Amino acid sequence: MKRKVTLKQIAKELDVSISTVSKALRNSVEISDDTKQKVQAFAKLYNYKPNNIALSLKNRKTNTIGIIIPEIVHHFFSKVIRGVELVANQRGYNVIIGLSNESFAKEVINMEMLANGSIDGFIISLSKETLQLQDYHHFNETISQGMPIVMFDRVVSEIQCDKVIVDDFEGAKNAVEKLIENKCKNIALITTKDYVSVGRLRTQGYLEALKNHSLDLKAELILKLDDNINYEVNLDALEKEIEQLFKTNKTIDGIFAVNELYALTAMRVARRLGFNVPNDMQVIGFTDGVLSKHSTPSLSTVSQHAQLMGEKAAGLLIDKLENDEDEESYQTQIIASELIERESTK
Amino acid sequence: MKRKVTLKQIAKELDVSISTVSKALRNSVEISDDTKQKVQAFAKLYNYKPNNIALSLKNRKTNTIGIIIPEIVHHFFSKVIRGVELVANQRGYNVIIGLSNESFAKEVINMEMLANGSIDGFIISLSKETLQLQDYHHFNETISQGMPIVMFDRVVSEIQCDKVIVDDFEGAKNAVEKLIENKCKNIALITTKDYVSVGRLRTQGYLEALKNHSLDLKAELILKLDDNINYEVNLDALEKEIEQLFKTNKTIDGIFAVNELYALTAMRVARRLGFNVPNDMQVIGFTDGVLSKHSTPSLSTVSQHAQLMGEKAAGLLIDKLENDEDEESYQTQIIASELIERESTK
DNA sequence: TTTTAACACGAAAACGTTTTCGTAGCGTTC
DNA sequence: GAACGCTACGAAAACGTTTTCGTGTTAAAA
Repeated sequence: MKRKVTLKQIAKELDVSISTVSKALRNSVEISDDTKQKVQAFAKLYNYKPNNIALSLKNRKTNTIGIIIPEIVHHFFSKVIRGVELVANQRGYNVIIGLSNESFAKEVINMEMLANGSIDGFIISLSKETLQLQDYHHFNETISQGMPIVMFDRVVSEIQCDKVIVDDFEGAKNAVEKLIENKCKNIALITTKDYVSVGRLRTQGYLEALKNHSLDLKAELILKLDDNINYEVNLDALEKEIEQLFKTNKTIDGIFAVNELYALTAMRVARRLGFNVPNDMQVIGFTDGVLSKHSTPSLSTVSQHAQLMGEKAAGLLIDKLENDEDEESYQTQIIASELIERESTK
Repeated sequence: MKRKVTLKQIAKELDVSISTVSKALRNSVEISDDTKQKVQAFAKLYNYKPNNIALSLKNRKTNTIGIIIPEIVHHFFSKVIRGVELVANQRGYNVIIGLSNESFAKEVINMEMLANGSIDGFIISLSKETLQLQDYHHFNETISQGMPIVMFDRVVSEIQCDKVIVDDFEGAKNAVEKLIENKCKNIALITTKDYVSVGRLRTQGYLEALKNHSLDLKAELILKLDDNINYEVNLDALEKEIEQLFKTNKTIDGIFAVNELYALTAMRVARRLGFNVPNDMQVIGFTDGVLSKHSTPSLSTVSQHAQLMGEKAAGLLIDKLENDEDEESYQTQIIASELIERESTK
């Protein structure tokens, strides 16, 4: 087992100074061709590679970015990571991940762990708990120490930083307008309670579409679910809620749901109750997930372009890191969503 | 913008030496209570946290582990990451990710990038291309430099290191035996060509089950697909292949597929051709994916316990990192798979 | 022959820690 | 009053780099 070779060892072996070795390897004009060749040959032979940690310490720059997300087993977030990794790698950065698991405490701990020199900047999507508590001190502290943050998807207007978001409002509006065009008269909304920003914006989009087409808002057609319940493991409960909605509102002929699980479950329940999708009832979800494509019938959705969000976020962060002139200007990039029509709409 | 405070700054401010500050913060007996209190109060006030990079350099230990996987937008791999992150965090480690994107070159580059001091050890699942080329020099080099590797799922016997695998052979055998118990007489196998180890093992499990029950092996019931084609974006091609299989073998009444996409597609094609699942045809897949649970009918699968694999892999790696006595003993942990029966089997 | 300039290299500082070792100052002991 | 032993602290090295600056040697210029 041969440990990695260092400049010091090369210097000793060749009987020159460390400085000479360092310069020779970087092809400095200060060093004679003879010495350069000797050193470079030796370095190659022993497969010398500079130690990243030492470089980081010297340069006060780690070339690593940290990404903090609530959950990784999730199509949206894993696609974002892929985008971040793609751009980061292209530009010579590594990516270190932290999972908040939707917990405020874990988010804070993760950030503190990474903020002490391990990384140059953060890419973050806030945990649900953070959004509920509205406690953002950890972001302010990080930023005030000169470490840039880029937020994506679940962002918050109270913090001044670069942001990348999808046009939740427009996306939802377009989806609902599509349903209206398709002759739906009674469009239900399945959404979350208000504290998560994306749920709120999508709900607003729904309302706006109704208003634009002079349709009455019927409160009984809006089902607000508690996002703290993990319906993924508790599917029955979700089905019951939706079944209830259908049974008390027999005229529903269209559904807009703010995520994949709600939309898919709604479709399944509807079919079980004897509705034909899309003839009796049309359904649109909001997601980048993989279930929509493979369900029967396949589900029309508003696509969020998750990977693109990751790419943009990484680009913004690295731009900021590499522009010395730290102008205090922050931008919010909006990624256009896209309505993907599949079999669940006409 | 106040940069992070260092020992040197505290020392200067309080007019003591750096050593004194360091010792005071670590509650050394060498330092008087007076001084300790003074230093600790000051450090708290300015929120002093030791710089991780400096610590890493000094201790020659980064407390970071690298995970290299072929793809992150994939339920199996993202669940593994979750497991790795869980254990790593519990034991005080960070996780840095590298995506090989199924490319040999990217796998090598990623490893070289991280091996130069950034991490203490690797957790890896090999790219398809690496498996095909059978070029493992980068693993040997890494290991010979004293950096431990743990391989999971896609492993290779040529490399001496800790490994975590699922019992592909047993899992497949059990699945096929389940079909046999359920009175299937003509069980088709949908698998990949041989170079990916997991596909080969699952195929062997299929064969073994047939043999155990004295069923004839019919070569025409085995469909070997080229795993290099991305059927996810080229679903039609996949459907055609499977349709062909069904049409030339009208007696098929059971299907075992080595991954989720194949199983799901087979089920969809079968239904389109008029088969009733599970009455006319029963289907079992091999996956931890999310599609199986939500498909109609829901798909019976062999679960791989991906998160557990990640946890075990991280545990093995950290154990090795923290046992100074580097005994050259490697273990291979086998995670038991589990047959999850859903609607696609009787 | 002396001065100057170019060349080739080395010493040392710096990044931020921890830790070993040395020592100044003081009180105790005989 | 000398020898000794504590107590409380500081200097310095080390981790592996890069870079600035200083300097000895040689060849060219005066």
